Amino acid sequence: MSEKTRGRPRQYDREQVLASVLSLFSEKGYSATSLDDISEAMNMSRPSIYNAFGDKESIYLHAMDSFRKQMRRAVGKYLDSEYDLETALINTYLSALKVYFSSRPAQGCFIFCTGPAEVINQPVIKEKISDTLVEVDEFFQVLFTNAQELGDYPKNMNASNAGKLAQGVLHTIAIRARAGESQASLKRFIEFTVPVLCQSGSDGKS
Amino acid sequence: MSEKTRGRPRQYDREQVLASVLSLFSEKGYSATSLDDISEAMNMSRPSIYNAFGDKESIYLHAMDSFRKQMRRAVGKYLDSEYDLETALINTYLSALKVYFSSRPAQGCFIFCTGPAEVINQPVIKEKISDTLVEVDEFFQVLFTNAQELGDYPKNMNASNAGKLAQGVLHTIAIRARAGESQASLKRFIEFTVPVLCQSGSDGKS
DNA sequence: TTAATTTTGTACCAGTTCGTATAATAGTAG
DNA sequence: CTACTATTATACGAACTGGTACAAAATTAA
Repeated sequence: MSEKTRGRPRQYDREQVLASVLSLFSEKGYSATSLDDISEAMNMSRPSIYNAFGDKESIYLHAMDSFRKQMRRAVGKYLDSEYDLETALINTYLSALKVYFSSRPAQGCFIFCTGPAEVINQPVIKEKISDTLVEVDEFFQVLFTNAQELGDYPKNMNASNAGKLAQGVLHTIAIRARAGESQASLKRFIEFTVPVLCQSGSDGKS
Repeated sequence: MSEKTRGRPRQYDREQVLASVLSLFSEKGYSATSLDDISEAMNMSRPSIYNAFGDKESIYLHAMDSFRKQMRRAVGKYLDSEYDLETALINTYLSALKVYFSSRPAQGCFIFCTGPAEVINQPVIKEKISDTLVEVDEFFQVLFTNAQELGDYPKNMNASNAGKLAQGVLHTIAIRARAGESQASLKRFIEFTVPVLCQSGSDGKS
């Protein structure tokens, strides 16, 4: 790794400062976060930040990418066909919940809780959010099409829309977590919801 | 109406300027909107605004109330029992969609697209959002319990969680509209989703 | 008219905003 | 050592921020 490059060596770790700024943006949102805040959180001077990540919008976009990576690491494995549909969905939601509640107070999904506010006047952020929606839709769609092939989900159902609904559950959980709803309550909600999504009969215990 | 009051008469119409500032906040979000923006949109001087609505946070809260009123007017009628569950749900979602797409570009739900970003550092906004979640949950819950009494929805299902899922559909539609997804696409999504929510068999045409 | 009351318009404040010009620093290459 | 390169630190500036003091304006009450 440690390739020798010319010039003064960096004093910051890229992943680490990205995690810091992600946490900061997640708390305050894009517009309410100042470069002074960012500078302090990253422990980097303003020019260094600009040199490394560009302007404020660009820093935010990097934070979005960082968050997406984090989520992929958390739920990517449920694409493996060793999990049946219900298990994959439940595990995905519970993993997301863990991220959404990973700081106090719970901050929900960084992207879908802080991003949409900026969308109208920041086309690049809009693009990135739209891109994220597509990726997550496809993630869930794969779960449903796989299940269809295994006979675990009706073949006459539209897997694309099923995937969108499944992501919708993620959105509402994210918002509710950030608004103060308890993790226990959201777990009960997930247990109710997954069978509905799977069309696996009206069990409806909870 | 026109009660004679002492002092210089107002030059603004309360509902009208609230509509203006709602539109403004909906576009830019809370933090990115300045008092100068607000002053221009309302066509009122800063001191007049402060006198009428209080500080910036308070103006935002008034805008939230205004939006909630608008939504109640749009969908309140579907609580009447003359509508069956599926019809009530579909109509509710389509009415919401109309609001979400009422300006170009579509801005989705003012509250759930611009509010969550501010929640962590603005307890009053958090409270108001939480309050809105409860109200909308209860709206949908009533639809499901009414349907249960009429035999249109399985009695062993938890109407409270069903209502939460139904609101979740609203959240994802709001975000997607703001991110640029087309109204037609979201209508197809709604047509797919409502039967799933209603547990009314895997029809699954679309 | 005169006093009282309410809204409006001007002007201002101290603090903050994002971004950058400039120079110092710390390393490699020859 | 000297040149070269990349990062860091200091400091600044012009624009904007939310909020308010003050006085002028427009009405009612007496």
